[in-house]
Amino acid sequence: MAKFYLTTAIDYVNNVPHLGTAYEKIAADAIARYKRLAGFDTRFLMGNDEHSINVEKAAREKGLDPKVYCDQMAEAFQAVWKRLDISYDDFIRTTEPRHVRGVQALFRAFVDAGDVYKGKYEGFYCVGCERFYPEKDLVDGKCPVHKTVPQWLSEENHFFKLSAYAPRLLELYRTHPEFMIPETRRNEIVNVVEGGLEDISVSRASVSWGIPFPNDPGHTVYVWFDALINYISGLGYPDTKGNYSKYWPADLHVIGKDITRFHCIIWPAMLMSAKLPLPKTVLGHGWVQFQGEKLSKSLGNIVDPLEIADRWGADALRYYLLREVPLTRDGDFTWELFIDRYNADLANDWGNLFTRTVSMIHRYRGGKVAEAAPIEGLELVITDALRDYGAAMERYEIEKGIEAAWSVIRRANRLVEEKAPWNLAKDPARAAELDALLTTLVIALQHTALMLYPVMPAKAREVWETLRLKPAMEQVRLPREGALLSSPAAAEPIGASKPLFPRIER
RNA sequence: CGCGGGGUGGAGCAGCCUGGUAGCUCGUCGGGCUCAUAACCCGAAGGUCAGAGGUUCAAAUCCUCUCCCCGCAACCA
Repeated sequence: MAKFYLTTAIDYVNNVPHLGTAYEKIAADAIARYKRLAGFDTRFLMGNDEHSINVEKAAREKGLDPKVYCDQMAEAFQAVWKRLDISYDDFIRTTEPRHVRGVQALFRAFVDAGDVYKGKYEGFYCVGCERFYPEKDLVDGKCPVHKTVPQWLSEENHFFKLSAYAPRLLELYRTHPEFMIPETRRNEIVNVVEGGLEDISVSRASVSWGIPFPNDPGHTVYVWFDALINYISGLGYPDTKGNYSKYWPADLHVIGKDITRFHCIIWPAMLMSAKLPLPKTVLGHGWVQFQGEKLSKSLGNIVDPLEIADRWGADALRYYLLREVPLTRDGDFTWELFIDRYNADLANDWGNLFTRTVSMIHRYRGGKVAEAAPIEGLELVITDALRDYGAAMERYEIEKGIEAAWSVIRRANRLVEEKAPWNLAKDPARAAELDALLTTLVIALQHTALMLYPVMPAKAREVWETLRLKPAMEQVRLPREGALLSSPAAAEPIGASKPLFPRIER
């Protein structure tokens, strides 16, 4: 069985997840669920990034030991992901022994490759920002943020020979255009690398909350080097048996567009140094704004995704984000648009198709779905939709996959008007026609539930179970091209009709 | 010349790579239906595709220039 390994970025734990963080996980989850439907042996890794001075600081501000603080945050994060139905298979924390072991093993590989050397790291350091500034970024010799004179710091550090990998990286981008999507971000990275790479400092003497640097206990591993390695330590690296051999290299890293440089330059260079296979694709997604403004702490508009999920359901939030915000672009969340989409698409289209169908089967047929072939070319509509859906999802164009499912929903709703079952029901001679129509509607619902399961797992399951479809939702696989799922006819009566998405009155 | 994204009927978008009668959703207006969550279905109005020039038999689509909006350099996916 073909495998598919995907990851999201691991999250810094200085704040609880907000809408943007949730967007990334929801998108990755939809892809993971789609891959499972498509029959891949799928592994989906997420996690938390727990080192760095910022985390230590956040912990101290709360008067907590960093480890205790990270434990609490790990619980908080996972509670949010569970609530949003994120189906990760594993959750890695960078303070776990398995990760520390992986990081140290990989560093030994860098050393063996001759890519690590000791050098001097010096520059203007702003105490307020806790970071170095290049001279050109200073304003009148002062920190642009704190307007204070930075101190000249000089620190003995370990460096990684990133510069040596520029030619091989460019070769990678050239021969594997799919390594970085979307294309615009790929071009950006190519420009950066063509402009030349500098070696980077990979240890810190001043940071204690981190992974001890191999053979130099006075230093800790620079947090980015630490973080990236989660993608393989989460598979058990350096153990090359088990999950690592089964799933590495990753098929997809889903990350935010701000960290593409780490994933498309540094990460492959690290793997090249250690002579490990490279990930297939890095997808740098855009931002979700809220009411037209960037989510930011300073603007105070950090949106808690749970607020939306608690009011209208995780599936509605998932649908909105995946439908409205293509992975390749920035998008916006507004309450107005959310309510519009919810009512128009979920309540009126899909939800209504569901309730009217279930209700008619009860009213006209005592709840029994008859054995019948789909009518009026609906079979063709569905197989076309499945084909478009698969093609879109393979390209991670989830909004287009959703669109494909809607082509079936719209056609089915129209079919009800055309066939006027309320008239067929009055004429016993046309009983077969009515059966054919009702079964066709169930077939349409069956396939839309299938296609929408990655986007709205809970609601898809509700449709599935109400219609008494077999096998269980989680066991279903996409039918091969041109084929439909098995007949929805069942001996037992279907469940009661109840609104799938109650309308939001405004 | 810092980098990048974008400007398409009232709103939000697709189409642009691989030129050939401008498409979708919402909204508005008119009609139909009654199974359904006042939901569904049909029809209509509404666009000089930011502007100018160029290439071409033909440009929203390719090229050049101009204008405007928005991100990134400051926590943040």
